[in-house]
Amino acid sequence: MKVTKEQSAENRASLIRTASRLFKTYGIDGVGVADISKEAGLTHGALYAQFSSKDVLAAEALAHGLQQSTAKMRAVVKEREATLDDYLDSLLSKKHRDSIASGCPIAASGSEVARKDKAVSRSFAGGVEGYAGAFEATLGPAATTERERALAITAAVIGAIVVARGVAKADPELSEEVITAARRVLGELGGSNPRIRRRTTLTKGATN
Amino acid sequence: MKVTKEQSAENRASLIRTASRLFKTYGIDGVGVADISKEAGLTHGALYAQFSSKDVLAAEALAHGLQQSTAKMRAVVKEREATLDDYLDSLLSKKHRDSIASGCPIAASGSEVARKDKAVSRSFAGGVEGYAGAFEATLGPAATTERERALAITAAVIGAIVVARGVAKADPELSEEVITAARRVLGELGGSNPRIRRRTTLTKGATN
DNA sequence: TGTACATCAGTGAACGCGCGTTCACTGATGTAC
DNA sequence: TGTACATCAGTGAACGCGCGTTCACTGATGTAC
Repeated sequence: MKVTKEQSAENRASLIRTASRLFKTYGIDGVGVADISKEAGLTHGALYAQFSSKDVLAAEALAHGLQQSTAKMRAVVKEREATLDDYLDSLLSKKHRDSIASGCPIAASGSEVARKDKAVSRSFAGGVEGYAGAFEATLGPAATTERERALAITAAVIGAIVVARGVAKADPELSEEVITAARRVLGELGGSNPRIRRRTTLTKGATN
Repeated sequence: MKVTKEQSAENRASLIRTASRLFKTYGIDGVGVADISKEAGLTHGALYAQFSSKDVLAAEALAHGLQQSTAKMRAVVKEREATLDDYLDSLLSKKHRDSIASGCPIAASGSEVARKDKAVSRSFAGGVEGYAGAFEATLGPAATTERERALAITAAVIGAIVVARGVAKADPELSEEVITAARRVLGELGGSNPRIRRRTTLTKGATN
């Protein structure tokens, strides 16, 4: 049952996509290789023909999810440059909190990833740098450096989503409060950047 | 083999303490009831005599760990009132990053907890309120309310530890950078509180 | 205080189950001539 | 272009293993009299 190179590559991509979605939804330890293969329309044997172990697939799935997430961030606006507010609006939202399957994989599996191997950690670090780089480009001068604020914002956004999801079942009000609070406080960290200032002061209530 | 009420209560407490430590270290899904019972010096049957399921034990272990963590926070200083800097120094440190077994359970298992039941979520929410309350008491007036900053700081601290642990294997420098950056940026969120200002300006370099 | 006995915390064998991984096999692909 | 055949992606049965949970049993505790 050999398939064409193209089909094989597509199967591989399908396994990664499916794994990314399921790992985020149920946790890496919460999904079996059988579930992943089945939902990708293959058998687990095919999965092992493509990946040497579940952990190797996990590292690839994490990298894929992060790539997807940072791409989504950069695509928030076309034409004009993105602002910190653009990024925060999309990341710190009830929508992001509730779409775990398509959302940020660090927020979905962050504390699990800390226990996986170096390959997984490498994917993770790449994602963190991706986020921080995107944030940094939107920041202006302030008491702390742009790099410092970018890293702090990255950590804070992830923490806010983790916390908002964790408390959601027991205390939905607190969950929303965490998102809103993080949104407002982090929005203040822009610094004296014309792009930020324009959006939060000049265009407030403007038609365009 | 019935034991005294006191012994039974002690066994229960031992199971909770052991579970809290092991769950934080290996993840909730990463530890079996056999491991927990064995390390507490009992059999898994005894565990089921005390808790109706592993998830019920998980909720109790989480609550225990959070209680321990917030107690530790409030005990950072005796006599004088704690400042934001006191809390941040102890929470945003390499020591906390590397002591997962005795550290904050939200940072250790945050993203796993989001998939557990309402009892677990309730423990989680209690812990978040505990942290936020402690932070709030140290804050002064600023552009955002004390409550908002307290919640944002809570989320940011957790996110920073999760991220620092996640990238540690692949990129130790980035890991430290995240902690330091979060420490500096969050330190700026104190507001016009005399306790904060005194510590960061007046006593800088002073002997006492 | 002393005796009889119900209680129930803890034991350990056993349960079915799903896990990650291996492997002999299949048969279409794609290459060598 | 046509034929022969090596390759190898994918199949599916089988592996040992550890999981969470159940349950008949034990025997010291602690209560009723």
